[in-house]
Amino acid sequence: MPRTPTLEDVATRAGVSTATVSRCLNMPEKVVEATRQRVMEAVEALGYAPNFSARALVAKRTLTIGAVIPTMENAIFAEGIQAFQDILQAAGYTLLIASSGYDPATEAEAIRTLVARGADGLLLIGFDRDPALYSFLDKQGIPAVVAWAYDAAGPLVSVGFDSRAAMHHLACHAIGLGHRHIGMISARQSGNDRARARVEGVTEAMRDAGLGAPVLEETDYGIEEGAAAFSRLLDRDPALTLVMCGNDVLAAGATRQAEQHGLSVPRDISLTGFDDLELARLVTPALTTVRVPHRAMGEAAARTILAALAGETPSARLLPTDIKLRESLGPPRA
Amino acid sequence: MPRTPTLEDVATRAGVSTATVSRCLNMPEKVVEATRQRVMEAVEALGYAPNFSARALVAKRTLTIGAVIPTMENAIFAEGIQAFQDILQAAGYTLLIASSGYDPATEAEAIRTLVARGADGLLLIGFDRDPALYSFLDKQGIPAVVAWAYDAAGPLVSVGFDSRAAMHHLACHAIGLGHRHIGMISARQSGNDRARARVEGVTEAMRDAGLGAPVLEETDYGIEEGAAAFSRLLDRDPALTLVMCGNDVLAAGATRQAEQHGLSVPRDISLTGFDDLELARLVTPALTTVRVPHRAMGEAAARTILAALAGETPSARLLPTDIKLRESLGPPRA
DNA sequence: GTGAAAGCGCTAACAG
DNA sequence: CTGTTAGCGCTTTCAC
Repeated sequence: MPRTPTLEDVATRAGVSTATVSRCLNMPEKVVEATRQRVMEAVEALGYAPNFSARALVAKRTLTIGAVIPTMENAIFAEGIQAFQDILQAAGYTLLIASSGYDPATEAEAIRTLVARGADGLLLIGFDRDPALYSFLDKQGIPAVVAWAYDAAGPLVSVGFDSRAAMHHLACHAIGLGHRHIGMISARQSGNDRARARVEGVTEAMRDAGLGAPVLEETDYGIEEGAAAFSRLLDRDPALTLVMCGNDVLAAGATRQAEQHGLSVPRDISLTGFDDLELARLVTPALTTVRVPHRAMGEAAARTILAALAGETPSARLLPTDIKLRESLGPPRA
Repeated sequence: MPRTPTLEDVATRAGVSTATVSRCLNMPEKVVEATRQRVMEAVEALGYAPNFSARALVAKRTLTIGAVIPTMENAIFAEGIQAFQDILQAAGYTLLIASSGYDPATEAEAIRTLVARGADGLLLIGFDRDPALYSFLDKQGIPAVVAWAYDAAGPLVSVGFDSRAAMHHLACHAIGLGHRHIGMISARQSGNDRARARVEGVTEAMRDAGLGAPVLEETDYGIEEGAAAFSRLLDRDPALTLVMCGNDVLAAGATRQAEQHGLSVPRDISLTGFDDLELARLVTPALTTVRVPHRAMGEAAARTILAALAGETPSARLLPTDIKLRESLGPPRA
């Protein structure tokens, strides 16, 4: 098996020094045409590709940004991350993605892996994690930004939105419509500040209106999971006239399940989501939900991290959300 | 700004040599308890993380697998890739994902980047790419596997399914139902062998039945795109009784658009998809589609690449697809 | 059981 | 314009 070619192999074949080859590759204008030609031919012939590790070792930077997201199995993060990548790529950076499956230990390991791999910066989702990780990042001097959550006083700069306020707003609107028996399907709250904030938003709105807390079901992420949670909720309290879901995927599952139960949405029961994924307009009836500017968030997060890399001290950014009223929310049944 | 700590810093602080620290980290059993304790304390205190580049440089392997997928903005690849990652992770490998946006040049660059970063192996989607890339991979001696497509005689081992046969089968079924005026919405065929194979499957089935080629619209990936293509198709031929889509996302868009046109599916027009994403069961009416065993494919691809890394010579694997008959396909209108 | 020293492949002064 | 040389941080013989 032929060893993968090195700079030296190319140099030998082209009859020049390794420095010259290196120059051809990195600052082609500093080497004369004829030499460059010869070098490039050798590069081509040998199928040479520079060894990234060696380069990173000396250059002290990798032009790599790492991102640890809870899951890639759904659209919640996809759009924002894609936007994030687009900006980074234009700036010459490569994005490395790891997924944690919503597991703190896996996330911690992913962060350490990314750092060890020389990521120049990091994108994390939300603030909920072991403080030790923050001091680790601090010690490493690696700029990291949090997205999908906002906290001007958090341990890291953030670019996100206010889940609590948005959900509070939506819940108030529903209460204004006359809903009194409200249930909620939330993603697991442990280690997930967005999920918690959304439950809080609903709870506060209900308290403000003199109602008790919402009937709550927590579940893992997924359509099936949302459907199952919807059934459990109805078992616990058949009087529910509205089920608010922590995200559109859970709401899509709930929508499907309502149909299974022979319930018409919103006539028999109302449903709401969060995120405004394309999914929200695909299900029937279309979901009333909270629109999150995923694309803008991804871009802002990228610019923030690029700014930090450039030595600036970017500040947190709060992005606006707004409520998309569609068919799945109506007044309660008589 | 405090330099990020190195092995040497740890060694100094623990009062041992760098070799000992290295051993503590990699073969802890070869160093006496007391020393290890001291070293680990220093590691902890300094927040030391090994420099991956330096390690990779000497170890000649990175325990990293790269994957280049066309897009992460949708579910088509998400599930399979997640399964792929699960297996790799269990085997101690890290997955690096790059997306090409269905652009050959971007894909080529991503492949080179991944190789340069020292990926031990590569996962690629489909076979359609510049042959130069295959010889590049060959020269580099990097094991690569193709997924989402199958060709026992292809330039790389593959783990996939037969898009052409599956679509042929589905089209035959539809023709059996009485459909004669068939349209098709395909993803762009250029550089996409799956898309091409699906169009071929339909075309052959129609030819076998003595019908002409399907009325074809090509489009980019996306719900909106599928919706727009559906409208164009109807403009071109209002007699269409069936529109077969190259994937579920396009079909979901078509479904929504049919509704906009005041068409009832499948009474006025039938629709089919491909992939059997969760989406297929969420839209109304539920999509008749081709089920692809994404999870099994991801796992098989991971095992294949692991086998290649272990020096074996794995062979191509063809996975079965099957047709999911749901509500979106019915007999043609009278 | 632990230390000294030789590189891994590359870049970046510094000479020539 | 091109070559020489000194490391980057780590692992790994080979001695002690």
